Amino acid sequence: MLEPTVLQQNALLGLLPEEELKRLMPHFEKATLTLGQSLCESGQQMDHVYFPIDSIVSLLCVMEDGASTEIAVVGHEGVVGVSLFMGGETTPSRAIVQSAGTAYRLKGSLLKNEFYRAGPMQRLLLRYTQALLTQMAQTAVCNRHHSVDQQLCRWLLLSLDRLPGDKLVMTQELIANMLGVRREGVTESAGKLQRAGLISYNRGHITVTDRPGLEARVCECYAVVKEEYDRLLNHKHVK
Amino acid sequence: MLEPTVLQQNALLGLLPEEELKRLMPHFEKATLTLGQSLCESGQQMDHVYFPIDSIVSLLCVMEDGASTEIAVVGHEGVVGVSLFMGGETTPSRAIVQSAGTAYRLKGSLLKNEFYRAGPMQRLLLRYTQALLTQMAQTAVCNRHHSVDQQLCRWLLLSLDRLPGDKLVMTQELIANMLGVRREGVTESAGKLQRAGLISYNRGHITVTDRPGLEARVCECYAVVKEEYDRLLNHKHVK
DNA sequence: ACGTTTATGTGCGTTATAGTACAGAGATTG
DNA sequence: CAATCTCTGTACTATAACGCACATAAACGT
Repeated sequence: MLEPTVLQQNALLGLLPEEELKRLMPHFEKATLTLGQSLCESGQQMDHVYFPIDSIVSLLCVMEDGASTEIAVVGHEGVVGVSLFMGGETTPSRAIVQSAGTAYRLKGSLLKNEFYRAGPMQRLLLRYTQALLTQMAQTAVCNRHHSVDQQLCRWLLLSLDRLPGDKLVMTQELIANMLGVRREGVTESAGKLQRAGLISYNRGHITVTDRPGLEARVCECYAVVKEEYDRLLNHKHVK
Repeated sequence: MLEPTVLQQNALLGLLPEEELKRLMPHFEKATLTLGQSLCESGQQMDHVYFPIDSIVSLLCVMEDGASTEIAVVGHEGVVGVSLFMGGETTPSRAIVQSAGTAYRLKGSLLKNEFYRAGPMQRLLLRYTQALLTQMAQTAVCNRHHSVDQQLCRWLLLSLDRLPGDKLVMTQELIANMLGVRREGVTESAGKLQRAGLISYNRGHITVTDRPGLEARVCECYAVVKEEYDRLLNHKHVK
């Protein structure tokens, strides 16, 4: 039996009062997420919601011709499966594991019951959903107005914020899928960053060596999203 | 004193049981929205939520350099001000009246109380918010992968769906602001549509003369959004 | 150790859109 | 009616990203 406090490894759950965690504890189970695993296909109903610990999940919008774009990224600060409690049951987007790791998961039906108690969990999930809205909106603008270079910086920083350490396991091909650009474009941009000494790249392994340098290059979109998450998801509001 | 049924001019309110409408009726007031009017500046708290009747409101994401992109459009099928009940109070996006008309509005504090009754209104607003999420996600992909031509078609159809008749009052300059592209780009694309006999353009007045033709040219993004709205916002789910 | 697969680097020509400049047509105002 | 302003059309260059082809190199399987 797990201690309720382990759930706090997910920062969102960490914002819940301990008595709530204690009550929910028996219903959580730990899940191992592998790279590329799909937690939700377009239009399919999820049977669990996932609270990542050390994994990252990308929400992708996939089109008929197979082209895709990441619309949001979820790590230990969030939860995958908002459509379950929002009432729609399904979404047209896909949820793909972008960085392998673990997550706590909860049966969808249980989460819905919990949500409709209209207590701290509901308030928390709604706030999180609003943060997600902001991330999507900013992604839309960024896609429109910013260069691949800038978007790559944003993507690296957003991913880094959701992981321990300064390493990512991710090929340029996959990054290109996330950003919805050509693989060659990512190669070029990553090359620039590498030559500038900001990252070091090695066949699917990226190490960020100069984070302040990345932050100096990134477009404002990164800060907008980060600040909105900070504003919406802090103890003051939830407890 | 207004009859409760007039509220049903807004399709979202029209999904509420009549007894709910009757109860809320006294708190609604009619507001006139003028072209270009701002209902919400970035980061500012709204004091009302707006349920448009025959007006359209654009949600814009504005960047530091003034460049902007529409992330969603709200008409008689929706409501402006989701951040109020989501718990964030503010959003980083702006809400601008894109087509003049009227709306029913409700004080934010009242809506919040109503929301926390956890009744039909809450379920309805949450479903609507999920539809909004879909619209934003699809906008992000569309910005990434589709041409100005296609996006203009999408924009025209989305606007048309939210208005009575087949006319829009809108300059190319404003459309360009919404799409986040150059005015000249819109001129070119609109010229193509005009030469193809799909629309007729006249100094800020657009008439759609061949809607099926537009639908044949538009990218899939339009249908995805429309179908998700239809799926999420119908009587079956709410009552 | 070898061939195969996977990941990255690079060099084209092509295209869509940005940026800029300006002309003309319709509306508006004095 | 004249002057002005707003909206639309068009032309040109510049550039970012695409699509494609292919080279190189590291990892992997047998």
